[in-house]
Amino acid sequence: MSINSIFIEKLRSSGLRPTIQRLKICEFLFDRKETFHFTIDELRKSISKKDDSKISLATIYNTVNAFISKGYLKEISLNAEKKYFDTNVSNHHHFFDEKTKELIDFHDNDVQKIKLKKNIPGKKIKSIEVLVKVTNRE
Amino acid sequence: MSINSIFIEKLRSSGLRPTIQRLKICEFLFDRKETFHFTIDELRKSISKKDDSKISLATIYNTVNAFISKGYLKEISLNAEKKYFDTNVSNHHHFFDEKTKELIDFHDNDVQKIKLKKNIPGKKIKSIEVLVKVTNRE
DNA sequence: TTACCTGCAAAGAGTTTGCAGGTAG
DNA sequence: CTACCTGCAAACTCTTTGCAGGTAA
Repeated sequence: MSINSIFIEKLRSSGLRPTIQRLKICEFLFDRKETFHFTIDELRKSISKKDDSKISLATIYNTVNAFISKGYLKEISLNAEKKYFDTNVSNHHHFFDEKTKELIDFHDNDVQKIKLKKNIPGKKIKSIEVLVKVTNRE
Repeated sequence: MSINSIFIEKLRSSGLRPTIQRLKICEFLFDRKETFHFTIDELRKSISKKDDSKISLATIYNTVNAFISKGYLKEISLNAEKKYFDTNVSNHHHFFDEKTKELIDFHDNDVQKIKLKKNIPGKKIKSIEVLVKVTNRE
């Protein structure tokens, strides 16, 4: 089974038609070993660099939003400058270099279990995520 | 010493002229017991509600940005929808209800010391913050 | 054939900025 | 008097949306 037919199946199974644009975006995002962090603009540039056919910005936005609502991507809680997305949709943590905008995953078990001593009555916890801001050593 | 002359001093000492607008914003933000979270729009609405003289939106943005660069306010790492600010500039953590947009502080010692088992060569840690997303119990 | 999708351009939301008139020191 | 500040409007950036033509099933 080719990588493409896996994506076709993935899209179909969630009610999304496997168009050329969506398949190209799937390949770009999901056909890799490491998880991938990106902004819309980085994604757009990278795709148009890879093969010079280009996908319109609106379609990229629409597709990323569709993938988020299907649970294939998630947005990272970072800052209000622009949206960052992550192909790793599990609960995990990030290092972020505010200067270089570099973003690095680290997994749930790279942090000692987080124990909250405070609770909020009437609220249920959905996720706990740690953001470690870093700079280059001098 | 009145609360106002404290703010006048605070502004002067950091090279900002104590204008009427800035003093009003100071009073609104810093003359309170609890730390305060806000968006620009909330701040604008609240101020114009309190006394019906209004401060222009540009001045509110400029003042908040000035206060951030002076270290009197900080931006909270949350999401890319809009900027959230915090009068508590120390390292601390937040609960965030994505539905109600409610934001609640919790302090460094409300969480068991966070121990990272992973490190990044060449990078120095500037801050470690935890974001706990919550929902209302059904 | 029909429902869905793409891509353009326009619209929206939030934020920043240029500039003329106003104010603190 | 001079440097700085305010407030307006315009500009900017990022994101969403309406719609006409195109495509998958």
